[in-house]
Amino acid sequence: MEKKISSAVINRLPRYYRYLGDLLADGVTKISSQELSQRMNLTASQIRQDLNCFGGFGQQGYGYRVQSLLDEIAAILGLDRLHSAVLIGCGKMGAALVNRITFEKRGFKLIGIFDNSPDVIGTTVGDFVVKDIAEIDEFCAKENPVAAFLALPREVAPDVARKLEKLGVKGFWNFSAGYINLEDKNIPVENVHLGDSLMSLSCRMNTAK
Amino acid sequence: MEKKISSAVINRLPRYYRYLGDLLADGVTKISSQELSQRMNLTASQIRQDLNCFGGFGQQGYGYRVQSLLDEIAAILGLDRLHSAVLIGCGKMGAALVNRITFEKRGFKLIGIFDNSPDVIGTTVGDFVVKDIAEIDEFCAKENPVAAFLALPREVAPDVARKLEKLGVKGFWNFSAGYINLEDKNIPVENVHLGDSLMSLSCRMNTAK
DNA sequence: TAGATTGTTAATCGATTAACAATC
DNA sequence: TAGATTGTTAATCGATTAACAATC
Repeated sequence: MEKKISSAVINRLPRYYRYLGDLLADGVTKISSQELSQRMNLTASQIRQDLNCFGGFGQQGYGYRVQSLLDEIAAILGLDRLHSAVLIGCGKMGAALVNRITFEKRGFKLIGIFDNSPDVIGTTVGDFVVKDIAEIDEFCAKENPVAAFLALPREVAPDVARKLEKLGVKGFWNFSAGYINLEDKNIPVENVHLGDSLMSLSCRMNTAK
Repeated sequence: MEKKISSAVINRLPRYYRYLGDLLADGVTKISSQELSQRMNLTASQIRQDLNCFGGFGQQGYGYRVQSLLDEIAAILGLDRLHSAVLIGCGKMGAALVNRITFEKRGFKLIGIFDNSPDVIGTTVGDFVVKDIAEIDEFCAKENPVAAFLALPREVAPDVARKLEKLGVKGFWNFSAGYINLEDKNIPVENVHLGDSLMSLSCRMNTAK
């Protein structure tokens, strides 16, 4: 079963998860790949291919049970456990993330917030008092966070990431424009390049007919 | 020249732009696809293919002039003009965007901020006083924004987007988890699904060896 | 001119779609 | 059983990589 799952598939899983959750909330208990494909604007074939990367979740002649498919996808996404995480950098963007994202519903548990600015250290953000980044070594040694969310200036992000890697962090959510380059190439880095995204939009607006 | 440019290419352009900007800042005036490919972790072939979607910007036997290539890409990205834009929804996330993104460097000029909450309307965010969303029709009739940034709750985003489409908006940057479904399928919508991105990270962390 | 490197065509690879046998 | 719909194999499509002739 060791065939690698492509990024294309992994990036579609959260969308399946969202649609299935909505269906369940609407009281739908059963769905065929055909019906789901129409709602999601995909082909039925693609849905079946995607799901079969992980196992046969459907029932021939019937379709898929929404609840059990939702549970399966949640497990694949790792939402059935919580990855402990620290937020590094708590400017406007970091604080907005803490306020807007329900980490627990996405597979993570925030356990600490760090910054280097005296203006921010000691302030309360969400349920946390922002700690001094100087305390990060000690904190990691004790709490062992497995993930880090980086909302830092571009210049410092790569170095901070390297440092956290050495401290045992196994996954990064990166909001800085910088390119994170770790020792271990297997550690996942999920980039959210807002500036790039905005430029892509600009490009599409120019070329749209 | 009417062959369509693929999304894969468009999404790489901002990255080229960033790297070339860095090179220029470092005083590098000339670069070959080979050198650039090593820095960017791509193949030289892909770089040449990508650039040749838009024209022959290089010089055989020499390479690419960094400044002129940068200018060409800026033009393709539409950074040589400014798309007027409104921000709809100015909670923590909206305010963070205004503070963090230099829109002018990404091809946009923010011309107004709107919200529906009495707590926010009238407050100052960046250089703007947040307006009541009730004024949006009048505002659009007068100012004709071509783009909208949506930092709204999921439930209302699709309806707001439809309304803005009718008011003449030609591009959307969407931060809500909702799926924006417009009348005109040619209007670009750039989604920033933070929750999805986080779940993808969770998934990769579980499957990483 | 000789060397280098592009622009572009051809080959490969991977992802999506179509088809259909298996089976509920 | 007959009908429906999956799981899976085969066909197609598109994107990436390799190769090389054009040319600076």
